[in-house]
Amino acid sequence: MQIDLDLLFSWGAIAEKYKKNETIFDENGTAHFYYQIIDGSVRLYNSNDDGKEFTQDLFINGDSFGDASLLIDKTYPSKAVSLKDTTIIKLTKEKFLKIIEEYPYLQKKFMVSLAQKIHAKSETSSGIINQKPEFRIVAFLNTFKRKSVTCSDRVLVPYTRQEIANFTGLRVETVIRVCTRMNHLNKVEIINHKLYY
Amino acid sequence: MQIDLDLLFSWGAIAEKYKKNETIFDENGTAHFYYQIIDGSVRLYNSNDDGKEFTQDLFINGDSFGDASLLIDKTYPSKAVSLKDTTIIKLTKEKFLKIIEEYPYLQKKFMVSLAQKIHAKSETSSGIINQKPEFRIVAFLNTFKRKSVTCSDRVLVPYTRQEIANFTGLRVETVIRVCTRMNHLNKVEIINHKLYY
DNA sequence: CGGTTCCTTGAGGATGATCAACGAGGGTGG
DNA sequence: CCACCCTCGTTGATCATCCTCAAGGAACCG
Repeated sequence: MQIDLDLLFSWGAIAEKYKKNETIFDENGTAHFYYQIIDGSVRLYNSNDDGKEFTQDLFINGDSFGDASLLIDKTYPSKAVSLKDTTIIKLTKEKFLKIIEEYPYLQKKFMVSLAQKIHAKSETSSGIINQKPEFRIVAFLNTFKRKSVTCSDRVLVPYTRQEIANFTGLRVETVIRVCTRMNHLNKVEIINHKLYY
Repeated sequence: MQIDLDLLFSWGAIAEKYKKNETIFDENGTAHFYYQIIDGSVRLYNSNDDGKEFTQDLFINGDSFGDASLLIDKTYPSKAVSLKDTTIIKLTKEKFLKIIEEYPYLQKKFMVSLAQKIHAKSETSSGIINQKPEFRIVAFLNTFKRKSVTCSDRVLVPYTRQEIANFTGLRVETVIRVCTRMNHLNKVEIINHKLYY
């Protein structure tokens, strides 16, 4: 989902700056705003008692996040934190609901973006269940690749091993071991500790 | 999502009967129809090479399924199979899209149902990642309980151990062992091999 | 009954998690 | 330029747990 900035501003939206690692909303918090990233990136994730984390989704410039929660009477299923210094435009729930009411083409766009998210999440679940760490990692690399520009040749994976671990629900050491194994099998390339896929 | 049957029929929808375990659509198939269950139940799931299965969702009377795929240019992320003899009403994709265009209240209802699905799937993912088998099983029992009527006392769980295993991505034996353990801890009850929660 | 499906148990093995330690790179301030 | 620190990557040893395989028992249904 992406709404034109001028439109958002004209409806009274305000931009807000977040430092790196700042919380935008918490798990189980109530949804009050529509959030759209102007610049930066945001991570939605859960963490459990052992400090293990699971990244639900990553968002970059132009993406909105947490918008599904605006439609239902449930609290946020996960936490949102900025990955780096980030500027986000916020619009109140009420105005957002009015906006999509007012502009059918936006409502349609919104619907499609929800449908896409369902699709993505279905694939994630089916990937996770597949158990094999390598499979999970490949699944992650593939989803992120779509967000990347390059098509030919290999792309630098802009995530630390820890981040990949958080995304796949694995442990750092496991990620490392699987990656080096995949390197030997030429499924990825590791040059100077940097991962290429 | 649920659309009035008369309305569906007036738009040329047709009811179709499926025997138990019949496939309604396949993973990676193209979405051509809106499906709504008149009577029976349907399971959406993935299976991997080892024959291991993961149930994405279960649907009963009045539920629609696979509708998110009608909005996007992607194939079905999972397979749909009837759990028992089931009657389903089908409407072509084109007519479905027209219907929700025509009736704003339906479009809104559809949007909300998509948002709910996202929420549910987010919770599933965060649950799965939690690793602990017991946690996964409890998560499953909770989601299914919502679909059940009883509130007071314990409810008979209408699923076989195998079905629970498929839903949680665990193995039958693991499910059995965890359940007996939970029985001792009084978290569930097993009477005559039947599971109550 | 006889067959089918589901439940149950045990033993053994595979694998990811955990713990502990170290190495490498990059940035900062003296 | 060097010393220091901090984050990230890497490795090995050990542990816990779920999976696998195999076998048998219980419930249900014609």
